[in-house]
Amino acid sequence: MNIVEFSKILNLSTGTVSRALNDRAEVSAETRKLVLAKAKELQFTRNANARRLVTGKNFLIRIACPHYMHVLSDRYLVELTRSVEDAVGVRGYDLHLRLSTRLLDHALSEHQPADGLVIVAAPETTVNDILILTNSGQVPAVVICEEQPLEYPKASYVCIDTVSGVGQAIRHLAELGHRRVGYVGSGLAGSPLRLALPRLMADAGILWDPTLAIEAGVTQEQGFQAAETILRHPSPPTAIFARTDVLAAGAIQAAYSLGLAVPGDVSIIGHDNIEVAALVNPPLTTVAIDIPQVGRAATSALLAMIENDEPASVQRLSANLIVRSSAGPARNT
Amino acid sequence: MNIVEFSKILNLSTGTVSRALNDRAEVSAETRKLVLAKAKELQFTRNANARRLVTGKNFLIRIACPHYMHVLSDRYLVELTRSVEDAVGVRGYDLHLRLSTRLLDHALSEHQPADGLVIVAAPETTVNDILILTNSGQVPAVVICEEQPLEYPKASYVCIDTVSGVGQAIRHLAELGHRRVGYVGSGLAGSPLRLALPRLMADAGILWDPTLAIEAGVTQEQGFQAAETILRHPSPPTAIFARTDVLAAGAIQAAYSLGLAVPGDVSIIGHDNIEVAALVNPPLTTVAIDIPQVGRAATSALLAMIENDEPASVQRLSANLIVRSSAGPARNT
DNA sequence: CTGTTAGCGCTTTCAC
DNA sequence: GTGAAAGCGCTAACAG
Repeated sequence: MNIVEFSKILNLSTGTVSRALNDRAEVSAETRKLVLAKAKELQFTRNANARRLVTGKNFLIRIACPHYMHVLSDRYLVELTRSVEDAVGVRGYDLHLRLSTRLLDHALSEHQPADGLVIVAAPETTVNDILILTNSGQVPAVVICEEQPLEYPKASYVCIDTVSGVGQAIRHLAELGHRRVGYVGSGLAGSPLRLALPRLMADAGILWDPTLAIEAGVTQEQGFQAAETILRHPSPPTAIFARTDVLAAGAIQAAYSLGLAVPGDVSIIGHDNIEVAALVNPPLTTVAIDIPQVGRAATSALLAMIENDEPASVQRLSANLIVRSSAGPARNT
Repeated sequence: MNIVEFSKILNLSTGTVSRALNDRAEVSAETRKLVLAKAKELQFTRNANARRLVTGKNFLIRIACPHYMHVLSDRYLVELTRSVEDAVGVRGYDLHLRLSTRLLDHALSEHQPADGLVIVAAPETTVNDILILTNSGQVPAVVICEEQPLEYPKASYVCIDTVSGVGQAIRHLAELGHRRVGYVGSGLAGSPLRLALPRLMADAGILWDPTLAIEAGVTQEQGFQAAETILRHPSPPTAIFARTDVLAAGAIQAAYSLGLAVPGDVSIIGHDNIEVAALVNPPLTTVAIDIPQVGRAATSALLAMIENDEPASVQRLSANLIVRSSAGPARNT
């Protein structure tokens, strides 16, 4: 059934019905009620393509992840997608996930254009990638990234403030009485977080000892070896902060292999809250992003640009500490 | 620019241009070449919504995962989505991932309808869910499921044959000389795989001892305890097959805690090939699905139904053994 | 092989 | 507040 047949049943013109369905002010309250009731009763839904054609709107948001394999984790991506889907859904938009890395192919093809774009950036995502995805800035975009916006001011940003999240972890350790804390990094010596670490520790009253910090890598095995080295230090720390949960899992094994109890002898805190974090023994205290919050923030920024022509904005969201049981009071020395 | 302006530039009618763009036979080879070249040069792309309106096609496949939280893992979902996206992309379709569990809301709303549906079923997905998703069978669908098709013959199925994958694992153990093999299950005593296990072992010349089989659950801790019990059996097995990699990881820890080497004293094989499978120490030999293959199979079945009106089909895809290093030769007894 | 034209189903002026 | 009618950009008959 299309809108003209439906209008005939109601003895109304298509114009009036259309206005009622679009919740326009010019239509009388009772007509609107009638139309809505009948539409539900007869299960009448408008043809989406005709609406899109005539309005020039697509009612479609795309979430693109050009380097999805380097994004925190699949869980992150799936949960983020789901939260954005829910958030845009209540505003009448569909959400279309695009994983493909063949950016250019798609940008030039005749796929359905989107009204807005959520770009999940990885460390290697560049301004050029954004330019391609947005068709040179034609489509409003919000970029989800770590720490700092990229050099592309036309987009909105939701920045994940890992520094302050890690600050919470460091303070948590300080409150538990730790004064010497080791660090197992993921190999990014120049990252903002890595740079901020000495200050974070100092602010919490913890000694920053560079010989207690190792840039390990990404695997559990690398975490194991780095932690082993740190724990064999002549003056070992009572706690270790690891840049990722995988590294933290390796660090826990290293402690065990040296006959140390966790958290009895050494406390360990991870980062990311990946699925295994809760499966590890003991369950990992870790720093995590509130993913649904990120999704909501991105959605509201994007829809503000699309529907209200608001300018690009920058939001900062903090990661937060999730306390489980891998960190406890410092052992007395 | 729209097709009439574009046609004027070429001094052709919109009809001819449209035919050329749609790769119709009635247009001359050189005209087609000219049109295509000019379109690329001027970056002309047709309005997708107008095409959709007039053709009645949506050029859209939806992949729905009504119980996504109970599906094997996020990696599975993301990789599957990506492989389907690539496969339908070359045929001119967009792919729309729908995670939302609010099935009915969406089915009745005015979101863009899809030409076909890929349904990723979880154990709790019912025929009724499929009915809702397909709008009572209005839209062609392919269901990806374990072992057996559901009682809904209008859909095509891609069934993951875990039984034969596990058969490979059992045979692998047999070839390594194992004659007594324990089993750590995930709590589904009546599953097809569980039912087939005694036969699988017998066929491989391995003794099936029910006292060596425990339905553990889903956590690593449960895997630990089940494996501990099995390994303390008065006549312990030389190998253990665990229903999931998480259970297998627990089993490895149990072996270590009893002072047993893996695979020196006991071999362990998992199932699923989740990310941590390769991170575990030793890296886990496991039974895995070739996800891109599943995606391609689902896509070809679906597009055959949509474009060639082919009847619903049922495909079975086997899981396969991935040999790493957690299984080795049986210890001599 | 190419041109002409009537819609696809909806929204939105413009009258009333 | 409602009705009539003109398109949105494209495809697919139908002529030629």
